Amino acid sequence: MRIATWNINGLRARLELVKRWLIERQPDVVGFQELKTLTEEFPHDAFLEIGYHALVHGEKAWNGVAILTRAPAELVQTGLPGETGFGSRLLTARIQDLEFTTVYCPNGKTLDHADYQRKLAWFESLTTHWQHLERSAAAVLCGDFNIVPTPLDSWQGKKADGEIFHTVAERERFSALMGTGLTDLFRHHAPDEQAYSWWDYRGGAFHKRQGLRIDLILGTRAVRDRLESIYIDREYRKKQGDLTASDHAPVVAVIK
DNA sequence: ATGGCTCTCGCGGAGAGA
Repeated sequence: MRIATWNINGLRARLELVKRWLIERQPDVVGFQELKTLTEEFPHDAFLEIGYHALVHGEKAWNGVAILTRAPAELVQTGLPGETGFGSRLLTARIQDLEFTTVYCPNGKTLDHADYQRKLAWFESLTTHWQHLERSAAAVLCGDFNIVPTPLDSWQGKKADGEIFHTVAERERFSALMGTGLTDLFRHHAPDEQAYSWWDYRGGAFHKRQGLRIDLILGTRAVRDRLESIYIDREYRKKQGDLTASDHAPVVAVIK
């Protein structure tokens, strides 16, 4: 079973590239973030034509998450309880024995912005919510976390410590979430590999290998024990003809 | 380095992203 996460930075701007990726990579379950599309304007037909059903939690212009699956999935949760006023950022589906959640975590903007404190609170709500779920089950929590877990996950290494995405407070919230019994599947599979999932559009950051690893697939023990491989799909960070790329690459995990 | 690209809204320029 192939599962994936991808912040696509606008579904309308990315539709043709996303379809190409689905056809080429053939994932079984995918979480998308940053749809920037209303739920009722989601192009279900375009995905059904290539064999994917979608559950959608959209919003006008901003945020928005979706889960695509080969077979129709059961909707479990729409929105993070207690935080629904902070954008459409969480969606959970059940696919056979797998509980699959995708999140678009808040950015926070700057350390002195009100959204930074809201970001920290949002993560606390996420951890509380996650604790209420049945943990012995196979569950995945994937998406754009907007936190760089460790210096190894930043092109600047320790030099970025203290900056937004790299603060002690953010990493404490992330550690608390992981403490509910989750494993960062990429880091589990490649403990020492410096790899990124996001690169700034500007200044040739992608080609200069100046990125951050903020797009993660987290799994419970049951999922971790079934992990076969996981990779960051850098090919789809590249422009393809006249199709522009997202500033994030997809992350794909293969589960036995 | 002080947002150097890209997206959206909506029709001009601004806000947001990370």
